[in-house]
Amino acid sequence: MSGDAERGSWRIYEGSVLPAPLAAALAAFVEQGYHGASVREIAARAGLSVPGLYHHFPSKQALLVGLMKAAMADLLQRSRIAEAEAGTSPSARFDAVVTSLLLFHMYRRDQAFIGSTEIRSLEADNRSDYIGQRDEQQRMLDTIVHDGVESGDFDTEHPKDASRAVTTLCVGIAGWYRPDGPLSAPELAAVYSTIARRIVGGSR
Amino acid sequence: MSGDAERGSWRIYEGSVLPAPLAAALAAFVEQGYHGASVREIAARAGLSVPGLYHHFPSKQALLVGLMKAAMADLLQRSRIAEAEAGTSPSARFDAVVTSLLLFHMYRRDQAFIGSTEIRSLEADNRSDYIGQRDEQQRMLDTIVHDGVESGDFDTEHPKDASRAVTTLCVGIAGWYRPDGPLSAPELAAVYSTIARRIVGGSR
Amino acid sequence: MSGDAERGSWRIYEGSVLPAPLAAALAAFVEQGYHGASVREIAARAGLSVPGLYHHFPSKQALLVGLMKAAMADLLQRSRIAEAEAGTSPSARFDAVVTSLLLFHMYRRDQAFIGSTEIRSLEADNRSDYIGQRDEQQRMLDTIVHDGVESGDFDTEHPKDASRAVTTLCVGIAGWYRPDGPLSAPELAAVYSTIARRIVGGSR
Amino acid sequence: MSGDAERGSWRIYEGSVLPAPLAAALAAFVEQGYHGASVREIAARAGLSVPGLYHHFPSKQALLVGLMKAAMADLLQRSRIAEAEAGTSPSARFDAVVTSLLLFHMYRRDQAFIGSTEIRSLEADNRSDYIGQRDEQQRMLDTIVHDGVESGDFDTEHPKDASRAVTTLCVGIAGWYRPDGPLSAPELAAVYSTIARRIVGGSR
DNA sequence: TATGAATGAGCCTTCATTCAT
DNA sequence: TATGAATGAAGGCTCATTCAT
Repeated sequence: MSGDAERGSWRIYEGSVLPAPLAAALAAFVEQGYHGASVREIAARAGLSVPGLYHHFPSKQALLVGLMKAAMADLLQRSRIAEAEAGTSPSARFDAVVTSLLLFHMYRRDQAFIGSTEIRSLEADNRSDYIGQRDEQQRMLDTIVHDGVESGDFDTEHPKDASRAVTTLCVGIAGWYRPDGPLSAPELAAVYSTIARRIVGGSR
Repeated sequence: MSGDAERGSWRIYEGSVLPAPLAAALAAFVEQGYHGASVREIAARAGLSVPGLYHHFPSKQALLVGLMKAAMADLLQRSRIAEAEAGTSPSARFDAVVTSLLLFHMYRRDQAFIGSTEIRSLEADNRSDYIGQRDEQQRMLDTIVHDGVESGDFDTEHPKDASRAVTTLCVGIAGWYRPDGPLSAPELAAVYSTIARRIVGGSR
Repeated sequence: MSGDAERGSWRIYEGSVLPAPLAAALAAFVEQGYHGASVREIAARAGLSVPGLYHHFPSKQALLVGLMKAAMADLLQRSRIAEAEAGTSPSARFDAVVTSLLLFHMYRRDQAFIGSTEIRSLEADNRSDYIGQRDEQQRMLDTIVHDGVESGDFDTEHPKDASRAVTTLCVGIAGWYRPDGPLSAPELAAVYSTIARRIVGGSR
Repeated sequence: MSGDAERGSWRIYEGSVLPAPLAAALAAFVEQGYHGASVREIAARAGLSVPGLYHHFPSKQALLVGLMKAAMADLLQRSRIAEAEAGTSPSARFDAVVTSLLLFHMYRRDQAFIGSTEIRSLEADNRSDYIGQRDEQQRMLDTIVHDGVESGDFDTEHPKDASRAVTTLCVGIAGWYRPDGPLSAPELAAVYSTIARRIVGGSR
């Protein structure tokens, strides 16, 4: 995903390769929430002893931070690439970023779910860092919608609200999407992409 | 809110009058999540000793159930009344139910937030009860969208997805709405109502 | 059971007529032990509210004391009458007192069981009172055995141990006797009476 | 105590070497009963913190089970060896098993006391396991008495009751025996052995 | 690195008891 | 008497974390 990566690389999601402790923490947090999951259980899921887990991560909070920051960084990077590749048209940029959001929330469903659900479990400093990144992602979409309204590509009287609604929709997918559902991720992304366009009043 | 209540009663939200223990639990759960909140803290917030709290509610889980079931029952009842009052046109029924959802998720923001966030913290039996009610609410909207597509009032190729998207949007509001924001609840409801109409392809 | 009661009155056991709170405490203590039984449960069994129970008995300990002292007093009184009615022969006195012990531990099985089981749960003062009475009962039998050995009616080289063994045997019955067993209480008393005689080396 | 152990090994009791948590639990249970003893107190007696105690035993109940099962297994094994070494004569087998019972209830007084006192504190499954073993021990004696009556070595009309009485006597010793009493354990065992023989009508 | 052992703090819950009504 | 409401103390147990080995 570096500068000279192939076009469309932001669409490619390989099987997530989290280190065992993070993968274990992720599964536990999804099932029981940050406070509901115990370090013992995470260690057991990771096939480690408790001190073994602490060898890799200094605290339970560090596991959460490791999970959330990496996910948000991944999402931001993919969205930036997607927008850059889309050129200058607001419609194309919108579709690209929305599709990126949608794919991420399906292919990285668990990380995305934790990313939107456990913000309150971050300690103050980690939280403000994280929220900064999240807001940056939101501003990306806000700007595109604003540009689209100015250019006449979009038609909405409440661009900020519309933009937030689109984000809400994309993020919400992580709450219910299942890979074994009736539609594949790209198919579902297409459906929701259309819905998103309607929200901002873009043709079709 | 009985049968002969005045028209529009479903729009009226008076200050929530939860008993002290529930109000305390609600605040604690919103801030820290079910597992992150301690019974001691809830009792303190309620101005009770811990056994005093247990005199009114037999367990921490009972507080969560009390909160979630009451909220869902309130929402369902309001939505049913709203739809009934709206007559037979799918558009009118859609607007009514969507507005009901929106108002509820703003005026009862905290209950609504817990209702969508802490489902996994319900014990198995309570959870299946709750999910049953939630699905009923979803089916209500599904039916309206289906009717609207049949009647030609709505235009969407994916009515189920559109319907779910609308719900996601309404529910999501509880995650960020603040009563002291730039728009009042009814104003914001109007904005989001328009967005919802667009999602299902209803005019305007 | 007063002085001019009929002969053999010590053999007569009518249905125990404990006041409700004591009956409830007895049942609870038998099933779960003093510390394992809760005042709430005792009150519920007695058909009283908790403060209602406290109106009749000032504490949980008072229930235990009420149960144990009354039982021991009953046993002592019956044993004294039995011995007095038996005349002067050590054999007759022995049979009478042993039979009294046996009948009591069958007809008042639960009280007797608690009386031998929950001594450690008595607070210090109550305990020493109680142990005094219990020792008095033991001395009664010790004296009879001693007399019987002196008179040649009994034949044992260890009268104290034999006497204690007899008591152990009688008391132990409360641990397993069931009214619906194969032998009635008087029948079982006869069998054990014979065993007791053998222990002290009395003929038959 | 293996197959080629020396004759009479079942008579040898070295200082009990319970692990600290079990020793602590034993002392606490003897003094206050299972429900009267707190985990905090047991941990303190064992020189451990509470979680330290839980590192070795997963629950208070596990401590009780550990204590009771080990004691009963020890008793059964010793009794079996004693009987086997005694040969075929009912009298010799009776004396051996009774002596084994007596020595165990003196040398392992506390375990034996808890074993007969806290059965009701065992949870259902553990209880039925335990009672099975206890009944096996009782059947051992029942069989010997039955054999002795058949062979003419014993003379009792109620062999089952006599057998139970003997057990009651032996078990009861744990309730009052003190190592610093007037008689040593083997001496007291001899006295009670004679008493037991009388109960079944064996000569001497 | 991995482990067995340990711990201070805290968890949810229940205890015996009291008191205003 | 009976009750609803309350409470300080303690119950059994688990938490995240540490450390010697």
